[in-house]
Amino acid sequence: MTPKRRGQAPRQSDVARLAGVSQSAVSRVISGDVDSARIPEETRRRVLAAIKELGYVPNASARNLRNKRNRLIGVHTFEAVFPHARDDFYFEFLLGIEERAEQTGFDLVMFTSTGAGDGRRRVYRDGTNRLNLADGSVLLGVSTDRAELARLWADGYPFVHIGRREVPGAEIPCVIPDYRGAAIGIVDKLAGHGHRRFAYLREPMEMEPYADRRDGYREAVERLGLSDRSPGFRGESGLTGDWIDELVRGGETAVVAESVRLAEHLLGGLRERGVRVPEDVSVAVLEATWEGTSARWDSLEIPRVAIGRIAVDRVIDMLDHPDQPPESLLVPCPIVPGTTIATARDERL
Amino acid sequence: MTPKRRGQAPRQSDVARLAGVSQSAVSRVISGDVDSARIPEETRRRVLAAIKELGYVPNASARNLRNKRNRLIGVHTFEAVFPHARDDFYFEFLLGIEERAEQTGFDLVMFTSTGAGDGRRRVYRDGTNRLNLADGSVLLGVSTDRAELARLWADGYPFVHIGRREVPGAEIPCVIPDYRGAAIGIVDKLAGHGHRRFAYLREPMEMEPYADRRDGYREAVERLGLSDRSPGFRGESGLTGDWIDELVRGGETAVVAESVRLAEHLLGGLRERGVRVPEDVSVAVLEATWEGTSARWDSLEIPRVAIGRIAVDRVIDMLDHPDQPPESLLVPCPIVPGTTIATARDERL
DNA sequence: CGCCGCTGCTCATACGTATGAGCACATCTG
DNA sequence: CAGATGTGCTCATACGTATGAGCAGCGGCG
Repeated sequence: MTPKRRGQAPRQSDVARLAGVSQSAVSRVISGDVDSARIPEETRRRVLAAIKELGYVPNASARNLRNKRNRLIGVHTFEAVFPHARDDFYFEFLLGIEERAEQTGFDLVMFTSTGAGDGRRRVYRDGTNRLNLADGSVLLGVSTDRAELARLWADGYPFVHIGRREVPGAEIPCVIPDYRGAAIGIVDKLAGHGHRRFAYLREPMEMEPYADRRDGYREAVERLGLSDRSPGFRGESGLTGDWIDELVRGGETAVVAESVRLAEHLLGGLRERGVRVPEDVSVAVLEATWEGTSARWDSLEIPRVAIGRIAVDRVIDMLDHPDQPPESLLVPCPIVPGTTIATARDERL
Repeated sequence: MTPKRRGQAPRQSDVARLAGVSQSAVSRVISGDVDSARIPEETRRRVLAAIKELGYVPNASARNLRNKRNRLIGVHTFEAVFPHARDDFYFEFLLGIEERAEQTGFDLVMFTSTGAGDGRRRVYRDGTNRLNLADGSVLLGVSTDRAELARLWADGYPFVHIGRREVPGAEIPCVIPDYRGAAIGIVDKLAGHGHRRFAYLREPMEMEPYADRRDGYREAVERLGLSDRSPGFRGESGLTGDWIDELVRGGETAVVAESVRLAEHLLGGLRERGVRVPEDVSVAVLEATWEGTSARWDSLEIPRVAIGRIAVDRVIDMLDHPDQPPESLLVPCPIVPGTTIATARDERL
């Protein structure tokens, strides 16, 4: 029996005693700190033997206390993960996050603790930022708490949020699907099919991601010198019978819809009026589609797995370069072909 | 601007300076250590105000270094989780684990780091037990590495494994579906339907969970004084045409199959011979079934969510009582009714 | 008055690690 | 042979927290 302390994990000093060197020599051997270490092979071997004999294992907390590094990346979701892990929403992000964490040798801390018993999760629990256990964190969730984001940012904690979140007075670093770029791409595609007369169908809600889409749409339409008379785009929102009537009367041949919901609704309205998609009017959707919709929409795809990976890279990057101001990152959204875009009617005349 | 250290998180000593007390007083206020604290309300308020002003947040590593507690439970899977998280296997366990962790105020560390690039995950990476960052861990996975389990056990690290794993010379604490009890329950149920002549259909593989089922079956059959002439049970394994012929010839009315695979195979063989299930022969399966099988099997259910929860409780229990020898825990498997058990033929004569 | 016991703190230390500074000795250089 | 350079270590300290020991002041009691 080696003289280990009862029930205690061995420390470097135990190893040191056994190997007949000092604790710091052990530390140097372990760090493999070749340049400044100046430890001869023989000593190194003795130390390694002692480590093996005692079954020494470094203490992560002590290391972290010293280094301020843990090789730990936090994942904070504002709702419980696993109940929803099956939904694509969380699942694919997590897939990418896990994958990249594994590749880069980071472990993942899933922060599950909640302040209240209300199911809403909070970063700060009785004043403690639980996240600070991890070197940096990826946050995601539908019901993000902006006040917490702001505080986190003010504290200088390294994190990224998946999806754009804006908080006045803070510059939240996000990883964001490039809805603006995708909107441009979709307008380009429609223009490539000869369309010149566009309408834009907007959700009645004001949210950051929609603003991006609208910017992209507007930019592409202007750059290409297209006509856009869409009533919705001029301010009134939502989809009414009037909107559709005006569309048909106005002779627009291409509609860009913000969501599948709107597109489906539009499709119904057009059919009732005897207008065919895509023969008479092409429709594209600025949202990721799914199985079981009533048409195979020309639409965009949210590269969730890639976003997860990128988020991890982004956090690691922030750790490596703490001084650089945190910037948000756009991830291109592939445009997926469907069957709702065709060559423009007037082109075919 | 408060005099905080540039870019550094505030510590207790910063709070102390601002509040005009010592660091230890701050610590005592924070711990809310009522009995021995002896901090008057006025001082307490000053300290809390200073905490708020500086945005002080405790340092988890330092705490852990001091306390040897982290309120962190590790989850180690021997394969990547998310690629498979959709399969019921992992998913439901994790659901239970997350749920219980949240309830008990523990966070979860998902250990994702891998030693080699081979996708096999290891607990010990270049000598370091990464798990020791967490207070205790739940391990699970198909391809458990028994050598690592043994080492973990020898190191005295608190953990449980989901599913029985046996390692010579070690007493691995597991949370185990009670296959033995379920087998007994299923035999009881069949006996309750008047069956007296049983056969047992075994998988050709030798694994701990099968041994449990076989024990239970044998025990129930003996206790109830039933007849068991099943060829497979006497040693030969697998399912052959001969086996089925012998079954039919022998006049057994109840078959207990170890897996859905076997049961389905048997069903086919019986149909070919004009034997009806359940009218002529009742069949029960000692495995959890799923959608889309060719019959609604009378079978058992693995209470995965509950097992996840219990595993967390078990780990917490080990933390609270470090001296008690770690014991494995059986979790009852509910028996789910199907349409493959009927009253025994000879009973109906 | 002398002492006890209580209150409201502070002091000092330990937890395990990493690392800059420095020391003793050896070897090489001029 | 003095001095420079290099080697193989050790010493001391800092990281942030928790906690047992202890100290000063005060009220009360005999």
